[in-house]
Amino acid sequence: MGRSPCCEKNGVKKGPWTPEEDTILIQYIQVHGPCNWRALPKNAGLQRCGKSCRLRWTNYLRPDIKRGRFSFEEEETIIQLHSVLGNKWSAIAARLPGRTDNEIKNYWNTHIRKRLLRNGIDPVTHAPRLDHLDLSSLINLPQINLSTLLRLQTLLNPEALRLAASLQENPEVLLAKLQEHQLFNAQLQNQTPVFQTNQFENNFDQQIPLCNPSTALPASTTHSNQSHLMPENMGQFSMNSENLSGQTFQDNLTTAFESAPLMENLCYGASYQVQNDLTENTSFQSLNGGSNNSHNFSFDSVLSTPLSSPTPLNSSSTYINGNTEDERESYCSNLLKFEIPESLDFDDFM
DNA sequence: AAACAGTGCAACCGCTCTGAC
DNA sequence: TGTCAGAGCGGTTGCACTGTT
Repeated sequence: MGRSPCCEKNGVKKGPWTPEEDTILIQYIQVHGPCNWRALPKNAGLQRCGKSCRLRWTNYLRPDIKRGRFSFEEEETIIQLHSVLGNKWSAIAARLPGRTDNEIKNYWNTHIRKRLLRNGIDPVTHAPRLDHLDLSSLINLPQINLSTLLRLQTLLNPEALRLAASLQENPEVLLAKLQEHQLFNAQLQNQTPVFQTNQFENNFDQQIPLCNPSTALPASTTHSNQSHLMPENMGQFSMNSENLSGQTFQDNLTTAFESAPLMENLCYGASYQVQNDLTENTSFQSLNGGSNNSHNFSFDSVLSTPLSSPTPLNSSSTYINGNTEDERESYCSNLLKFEIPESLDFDDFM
């Protein structure tokens, strides 16, 4: 037969623990230690099952339990650990002294998860959710043709992916840029030869190893220890002839956007230099021709700037460890929002 | 002021996994 | 190898509290 239940159901009290029960449990454990939970209720004179006693002790009565709301540092730690460990609440709790797995799980489900969702971050993958940036509809727009899309593929650079993800907040900017760029493209086509497929492929394969996170970034691109956050499925992007099919590209692009790990981790001082030399040695030369136009922008400032109140590009975000939910919400909302600095030239990415 | 809805959290349930015996 | 206890997990429930109408 199956295993016996952890306790007899009859005569076992359920529901909130009374102070008297807590006292009995604490006193018993102080004498005998937290062991043999099944026998504990009987020996201690509690009308509870062993599992209930264990949970009550581990989640509430343990002397090293830290009560009270989570600090910002704890919240930050939870988010970061969750991005690595997933729902391993006990593993997360092991790195947060005084916090229990149940407490962290509850806090995640009632606060952090909702906050991430509100800010367009998938709480499971920690990637931005671009649901409301419907790329398929964008791609189907009559003013965007395949030529434009092929140029868009330069966005498959991980840095550019992040940039593109940020456009979820401001898709009309992308559209305007695409339209603007298409006009330029029409002029350009009269001056530059059309790429052969293999030439196109070789140039990408050899000079823009965009798809492999470990090689995607040129030496001139600083990437403050965030490369491990790249999604594995970015590796799906290889510039072969199949990708020249609009539909395939559309699928890949959508996948890339959905999987781009624009994690909140990027907010913590990750400073990015996206330089034109990423593309200047390729067949897709920077359209403005500037090879030294290094755009230094900090995601710290970019991500922390509310859309409603643009701030200077390099304004640093300061966080005041607010005690109120509003303050924390305010910070985290800003933390998870993205803004394209006005000075950021899209042409460098297209 | 009362009714109602929303929220947060402690606690529980059912299940799986692991290690000891 | 099978059984058992402990631990861990995801999901859920119940209740108190708070905000809104």
